[in-house]
Amino acid sequence: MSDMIRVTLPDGSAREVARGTTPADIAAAIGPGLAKAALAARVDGEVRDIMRPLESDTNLALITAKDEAEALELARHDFAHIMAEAVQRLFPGTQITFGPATADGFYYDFAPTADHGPFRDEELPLIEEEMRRIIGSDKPLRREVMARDDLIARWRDDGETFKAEWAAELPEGEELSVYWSGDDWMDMCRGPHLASTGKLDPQAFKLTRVSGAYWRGDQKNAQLSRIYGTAWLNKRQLDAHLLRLEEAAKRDHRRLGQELDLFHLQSEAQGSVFWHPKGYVIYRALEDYMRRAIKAAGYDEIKTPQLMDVRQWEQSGHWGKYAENMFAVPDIVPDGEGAPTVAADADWMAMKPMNCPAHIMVFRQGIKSYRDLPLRFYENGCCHRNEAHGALHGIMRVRQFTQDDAHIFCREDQIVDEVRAFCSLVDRIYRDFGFSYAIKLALRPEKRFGSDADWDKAESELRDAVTAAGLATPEFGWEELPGEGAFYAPKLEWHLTDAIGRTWQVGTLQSDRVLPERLDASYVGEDGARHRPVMLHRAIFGTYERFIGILIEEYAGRFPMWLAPLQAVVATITSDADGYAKDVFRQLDAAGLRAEADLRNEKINFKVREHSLAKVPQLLVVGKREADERTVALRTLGQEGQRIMPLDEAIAMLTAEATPPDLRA
RNA sequence: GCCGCUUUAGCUCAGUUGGUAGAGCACAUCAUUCGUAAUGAUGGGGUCACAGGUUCGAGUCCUGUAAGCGGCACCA
Repeated sequence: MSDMIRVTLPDGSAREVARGTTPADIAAAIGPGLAKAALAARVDGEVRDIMRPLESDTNLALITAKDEAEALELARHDFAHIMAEAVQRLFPGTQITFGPATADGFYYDFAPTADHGPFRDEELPLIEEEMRRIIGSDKPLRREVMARDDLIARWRDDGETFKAEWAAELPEGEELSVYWSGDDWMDMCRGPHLASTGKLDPQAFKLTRVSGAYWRGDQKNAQLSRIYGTAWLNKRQLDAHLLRLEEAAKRDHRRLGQELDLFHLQSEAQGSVFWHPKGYVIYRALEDYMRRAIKAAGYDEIKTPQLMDVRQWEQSGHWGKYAENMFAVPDIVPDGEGAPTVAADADWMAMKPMNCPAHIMVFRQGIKSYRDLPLRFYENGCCHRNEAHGALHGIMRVRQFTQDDAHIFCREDQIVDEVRAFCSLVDRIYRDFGFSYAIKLALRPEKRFGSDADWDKAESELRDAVTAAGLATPEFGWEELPGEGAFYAPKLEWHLTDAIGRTWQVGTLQSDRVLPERLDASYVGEDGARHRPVMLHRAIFGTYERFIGILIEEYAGRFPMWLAPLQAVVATITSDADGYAKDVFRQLDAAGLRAEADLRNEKINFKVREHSLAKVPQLLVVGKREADERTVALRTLGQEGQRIMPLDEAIAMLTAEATPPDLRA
């Protein structure tokens, strides 16, 4: 074995160096600038420590701050380690567990001592200060390989039970890497890391919040104390990030919902939306839009009961799995005065948490022939789910909601066509709203109904249909999620993103052979025998509540004309123009536009400001001049200045602009 | 449900070591008729989330409850 190895650099040049040379040595040989700038190395495609010796011929690329994605990932991971070290210094006895980099920073999960309990917000500045000390001391971060059993023993000695448990589950005989911070602190870690703590900018991070988190993500396990931080390469990036968060907060749907008087929530009906007139205009515009869409796609609209006997939910399997999250009411008649008492043998009804069983009941009426399929039932289905308190979130996650829900009953040979047609319908609709989306496939969960053979079929049908539609690509965030399907079917999920980057599932399609079986749906086939239809559950908005929440954030409250609660205001400059303003209003109203006339004795500056803040898309200002010439001064939200135009022309233009996207020529 | 934080006027928020509550906006009244992002004056408005406790005295300190917020878990 030669003592020399060949290292090929990205420009194609190669150099012979001694085995055991580090990427840092090579950077230094190239030049002092690079030696200083190099943070890590890409060795045959894998990101590694810059101090880790090269053992064989390789392709080598040096990573600097210019390789932002890689550099950020490294820095954030380092910050997580440094926080863990700081916490253990400040709070001896605290156990460490896991601490990965995240999309904008890092977190680390700790098991605090019983005396101390979970970390509190007020302790964060203390921890930050300690972290800055560690960064300031510029300690080397050194990789060491240990035998698994030695490491387990060491964790046990140190009282690190969580780390010991984790290491014990790794394959026996495996070599595990640990990273030392100087000589006094270490954590088990795959790496890579920067060469020393001083490579980090002490002003480029901020600890943001604490949270509970379950060990290994399981509610049955111990609850750990998680500390989140945001971290960047320098202070400028950090400040920019904090500013982005502030801007995002301004478009939060809860804030805009109140500012624009769209809806409210109150504790007497937690998780249920009170739609105000303006919010309900948006809601109805969406209903109208969706009705046009499903009619064109061959659906029939139905309406089914809010309450059904609990036995029906037992039959479908929902009661067994979701009883805790269902609202049930005793089916009793109060006798006389006072509060009714519920007898032990009372019958119970339950508010529907979903519409599918009821749709099967509609399907079951009469005898269906294979010629009737596919049969597509749509419902604006109002459902109730008693969600956990901590799950509620504005109007995005609520206890009462209305789904744009439909069930397609079809034959086996019709599934793929139906799925593909649905994919293209979803695509068209999200585009109408200006959304890009991610699409995922949630596969069979551990607890499920139905045979494995059926699950195999259902999963591959969905996968194949999406692949055939060209959507199973990184561009569409395509990903398969093992274990996340519904108990009766795998799910295609369409996800949209809110103002601060959280993603929400909206659209869904589930290919279900279980419920038709459990609730005994059948059709008569060509052969004269009874067959089970396959049932495709699907929604596009998901729920009206969530979709409107996302729309508010997407548009930052500046709705396109066709959705804007109030589309135009006619504002007078002086009372001389009142008569003309009323006439303009009447014509807008007659043209089907949602308009108001503002004849108040206020300065035009005041009116412009007020209606602009209310995000009214079009302001038609009229004074003496406009009244004489039958024109309007049209001021459009978000644009500078105004355009004087004849009234007829303005009305034609606004009417065109207020046309929903699906009705445009 | 779990962890942390928060709760004062319709909204946004001040309120010092415990001494009997304040601002801006909004609202009402009056004056102002004005050309594209705030006209002025006056006025009304609070069981300081709720329930206990400590204290001569609690918005302020303690305990409990509820709701909201950020996460975790859950999301048919």
